[in-house]
Amino acid sequence: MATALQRRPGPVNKPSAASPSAALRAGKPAANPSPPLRASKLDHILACATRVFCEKGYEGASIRDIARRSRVSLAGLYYYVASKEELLYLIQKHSFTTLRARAEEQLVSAPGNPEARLRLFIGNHLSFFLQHPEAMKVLSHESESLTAPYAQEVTELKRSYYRLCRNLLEELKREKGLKALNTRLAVLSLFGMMNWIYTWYNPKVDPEADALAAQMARLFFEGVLAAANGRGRK
Amino acid sequence: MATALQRRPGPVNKPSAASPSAALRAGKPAANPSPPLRASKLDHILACATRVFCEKGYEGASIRDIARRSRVSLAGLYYYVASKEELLYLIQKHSFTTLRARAEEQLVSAPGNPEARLRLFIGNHLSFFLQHPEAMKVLSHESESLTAPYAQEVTELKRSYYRLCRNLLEELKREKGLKALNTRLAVLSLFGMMNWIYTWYNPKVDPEADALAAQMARLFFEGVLAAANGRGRK
DNA sequence: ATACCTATCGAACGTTCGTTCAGTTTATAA
DNA sequence: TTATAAACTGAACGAACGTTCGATAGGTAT
Repeated sequence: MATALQRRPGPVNKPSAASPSAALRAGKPAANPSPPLRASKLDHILACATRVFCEKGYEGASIRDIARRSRVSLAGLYYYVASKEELLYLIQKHSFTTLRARAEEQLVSAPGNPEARLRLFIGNHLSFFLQHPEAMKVLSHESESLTAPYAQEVTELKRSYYRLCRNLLEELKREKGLKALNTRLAVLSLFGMMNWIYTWYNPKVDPEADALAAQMARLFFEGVLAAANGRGRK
Repeated sequence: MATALQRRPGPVNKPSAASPSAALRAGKPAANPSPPLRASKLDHILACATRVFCEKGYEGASIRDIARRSRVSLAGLYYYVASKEELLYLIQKHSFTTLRARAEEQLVSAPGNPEARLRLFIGNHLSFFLQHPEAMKVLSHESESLTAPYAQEVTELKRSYYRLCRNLLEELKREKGLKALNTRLAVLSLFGMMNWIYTWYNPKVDPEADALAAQMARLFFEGVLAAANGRGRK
C-alpha cells in the first residue's frame, strides 16, 4: 500500500526505522495495551483524524485534537505519521482507492448495457457516500488542502475515477447516438449532484442510499437522454 | 445595511466611536491618501479578503495575508472590522444579499410560466457565479466556518434563497401534476450541480454562463419532467 | 492656539500551532 | 540476565496566530 511517496517527503530523521505502519500491519502487534487497539493502531488514528477533519476542517483541526480523540499522546502520533499533511493524504488515498475498487468490482460482473452500468456506478458512489459520510466529506471538502508531493497522487486517483465514469457515459452516447451531449459537462454535473449531498443530507428526512441513487439516476438519465437530442420538449 | 448584529459580538471596547464603516460610507472620505482608495476602503478590504479566503480557505488564511494584500497595516484592519470572522460574515452576507436581490429583480418582471421562471433563476445563479467566482467559492466552501451569532443570519439568507427556488419548483409540480416529484431532493440536486462548478470550471474549455445555464437547465428539466411521472422510459 | 475627532501604524501581548528530542517503558530474543 | 529494538511520552522549541494598545499624524471646529 505504501508507495515511494509515503516516506519521501517530510523530515523523518531516523532512517534506521522501517516504515512503522508497515511494521504494524504485519502480524506483530507487540505490546501490552488494551485489546481493542492492538490490531491496527494506525487505522484507529486515521479513523479519529477523519472525524476531526470532518468536524473542524483540515486547517481548523489541530494535531492535538486528533491526539486527544485517538487517546494517543501528541508525540506518539508522530511515531505513526510523519506530519499532519500525511494524515490527510492517507485518509484521502485510502478512501479514493476503496471507492474506485468497489466501483470496478461491481462493473466487472455487470451487464454490458451502458445505462445499467452507469446506474451501478451511481449506486456505488452514493452507497459508499452514505456509509462513510465523514470520509466522503473530507474527500469532497479538502480536495485542495494537500500540497506538492501528496496532492499529485490523490489527483491522479480522482482523475482515474472521473475517467471511469466519463467513459461509461461516452459508451452510452455512442450507443444511443446522442450527438449533442457534452459528456464532460454532464459527468461533472452528476458529480456535483452527488458530492454536494454532504452539505444537506439528513437521514431523518431523506431517502436511503438505494432510493436516493434511484432518484438521482432517473433525473440524470432522463435529462441526458431527452435533452441531448433535438431541443424539442417531450 | 448594518444590522444590530454587526456590532453586538466581539470585543470592540471603545463604545465612544460610532461604526467606522458607516462613517466611511457617508460622504466624507476625510483624509489624505491616494485617490483610488478613498471612496470606500472597507469595500476594498472585503474584495481583498475574498480573494485571500478563496485561495487559502478561511482557516488557512491569516489576517496578515489580508493586510498585506490590501496594503493596510495589520492594526489598521481592525479600524474597519472587529474580527477575522466579521470579515467572512460581511463577505457572505453581501454576496448572498445581492445574489438574492438579483434573482427577485429578474423574477418580478418575468412571465408567469413556472418553467420559464425557474430557467431565469438558474440563469441568474450561474451568471452571478461566473461573474464573481471568488465570492461564490467562499460562499460555497466556507458555509460552516461562521459561529454562533454570525452564522444564523447567513443561514437565514441561504434558507430564503433556497425557499425561493423550491417554491418555483413546487409551482411547476402543481402546474404539470408531477405527483411523484420530491421537490426537496430535486432542488438540492440542482444546487449541487450549480455550486459544484467552482471545483472544475475552466473558462478555456467550458461554455460561458448562458450556454452553461441552458445546458444545465435542460438536463434538469427533462429529468424532472420525464422522471417524476410514471417510471416509464421515453 | 487649542481641542477633538478620524485614520493609521509599530510593537507587542498571550495563545496555539506543528514538530522535535531526550528519555522511559515494554516485549522479544540471546 | 542482559542486550536490542519497538512503542510511547512529557516537555519543550520556534514560529505564527488573532488581537490590543499607545502613539502619531492630519483635518476640522472653536
